[in-house]
Amino acid sequence: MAGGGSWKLPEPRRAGPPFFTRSQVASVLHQVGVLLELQGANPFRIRSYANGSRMLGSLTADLGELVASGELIEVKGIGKGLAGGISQAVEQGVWPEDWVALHEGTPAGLIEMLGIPNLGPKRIKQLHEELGLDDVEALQGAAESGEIAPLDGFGEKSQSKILSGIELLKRFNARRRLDIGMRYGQAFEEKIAALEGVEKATLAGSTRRRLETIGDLDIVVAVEAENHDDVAQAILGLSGIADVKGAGDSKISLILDTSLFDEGFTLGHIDANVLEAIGGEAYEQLESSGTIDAQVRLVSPRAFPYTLAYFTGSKEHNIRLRQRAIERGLRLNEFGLIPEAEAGDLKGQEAAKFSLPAKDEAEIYAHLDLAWVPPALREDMGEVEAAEIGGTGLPNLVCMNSIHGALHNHTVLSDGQATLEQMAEAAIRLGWDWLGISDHSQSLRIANGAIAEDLLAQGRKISTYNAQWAEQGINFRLFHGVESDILEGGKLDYSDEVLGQLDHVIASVHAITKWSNRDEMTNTEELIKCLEHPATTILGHPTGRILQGRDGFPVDMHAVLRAMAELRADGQVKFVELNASPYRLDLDWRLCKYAKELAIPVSINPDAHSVGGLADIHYGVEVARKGWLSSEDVVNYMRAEQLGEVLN
DNA sequence: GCCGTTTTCGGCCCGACTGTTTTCAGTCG
Repeated sequence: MAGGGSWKLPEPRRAGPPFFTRSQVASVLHQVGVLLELQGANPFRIRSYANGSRMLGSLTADLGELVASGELIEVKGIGKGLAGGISQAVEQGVWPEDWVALHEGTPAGLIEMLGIPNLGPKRIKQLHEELGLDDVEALQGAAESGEIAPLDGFGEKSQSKILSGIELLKRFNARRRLDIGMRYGQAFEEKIAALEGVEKATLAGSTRRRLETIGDLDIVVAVEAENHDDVAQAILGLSGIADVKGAGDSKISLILDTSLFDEGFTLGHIDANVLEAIGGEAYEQLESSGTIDAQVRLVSPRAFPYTLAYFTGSKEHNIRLRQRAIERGLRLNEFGLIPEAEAGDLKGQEAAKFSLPAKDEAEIYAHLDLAWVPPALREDMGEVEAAEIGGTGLPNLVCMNSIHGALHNHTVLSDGQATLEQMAEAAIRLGWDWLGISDHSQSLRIANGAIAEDLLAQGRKISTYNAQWAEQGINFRLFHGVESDILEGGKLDYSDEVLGQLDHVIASVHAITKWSNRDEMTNTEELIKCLEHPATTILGHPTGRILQGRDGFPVDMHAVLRAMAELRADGQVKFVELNASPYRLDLDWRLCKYAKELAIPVSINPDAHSVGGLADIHYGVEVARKGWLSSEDVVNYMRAEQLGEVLN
């Protein structure tokens, strides 16, 4: 769930029902859940709001229709109470009183405090009630002047942990992007795996699940009991460790810094407007002196698959697996899968002696009558049902080998750093069959957008190269397109005559401020209007979000995708972009599955502004996998000939 | 607040670590 956004209840924007969209209601439920936590409400009641929000978020049916037909209550996780509140809001435009009271009665600063590590709702509540602390600034002041340590249940350590937690929150908003997590995680995993006595070391957690942002790193290490202490010592002696936060028998908590990278740490080229959104040069400074938290778990080789599965998560996926275990008279935890009848009252590792054996994760899933679920899919978004023996089956996920090219890339004609020739050579070196060139359009002055004349000249150059490659028997071709800004009223940036000469047109929103300040309905309608233009082939970075920088503009992406599906049914070529830049990863993976259901091909695009930028495609593939996409679902799998025919 | 082939009450996933305690609560994953 995106943080930072408004915690006000949305106002109804229309004259008649439905007054609110599905995404608005889902986000309100999430907020109510968090606010209830801060009130110290029943934890199970809190969970039902969180569940309700998640269920609504993954729902593809139209919420207005569900409410009108009374089917809302049929949705699993939505009972009488939630359905009543949701229906009232959707039909009458009025939020339930208790939800309003929660929003009005909770200072926004308390929500912000939840972002501080090791500080949860109970203690925030206590701090608020006993010291009257309303926001992070006040909390910091109180901690600095020593007012917190004397409180019941607090102490000197808690007080200083709060201060360092605040610092972390301010530095990184407490979460990091996937690319940062993968770089640190894979480097540390390799170092641990190379230690003597280590049987296996595997990166787990949200990084293994390829979530777009991650909290901290989890690394599970298999080691025999007799080597346990030596390995633990060896890990503590590795380079890259800035601080040791704690070390128990099974868990070591560390802070890593960039000295982990033997070859140094650089960010590479960042697109100018992206850089601006995440804090400009200050961000680059921050990241190069950055740190990341890591937990290392040492376990026996026998327990390793269970611990790996457990710490890969997600929490929701684990809960589903445990429920399946319970139905089968088994107890599932990080040590094993234990028959209740044999373990009796034994706990933890003692009980684990009775565990069913599993040499890898696949055997754990098999014990629960499931096929192995790829980590990226473990979000309780339908993967458990699909993995059931006799279920619909899990998708055969796309991989890097499926990629034969990508359509959205820039050159020096607009704001790219490499020439057309350099980009083509780089694509050939990657083993690609084709590459799409799509520089910025003329209105986007800040990115040196190309005037029609220059754009068409680029097209003639591309035709010449294509002819040469064909003559020489080289299996490579360029597609000539443009990334057209979406102008007022959903218009494209060139005349139809110019657009007609291009292979593909990527329509993207760049006037982010304007779109962010408009309501969801208007944005949705304008996007659809632009897509209805016959020349538009691809919707580029659909919401304009910059991870850790800014939220996307409000838009009902489900409705946009449905409109695209209808246009496709009429025979028009419409793809949706999954922008592979690790700063964007937009289309969100949660929507990829919906695009797939609607049979809209997803175009994974590095949006490369340099030769090196093409490599970002890798993050797009990871996220596409998370979104259930197989090779057949992505444009990049097509061979040049087939793509040429489709675009024609 | 949700749920039900133990169905309208009484459950709701489970364990480690930390810091505060003297048997445990809060937080995290």
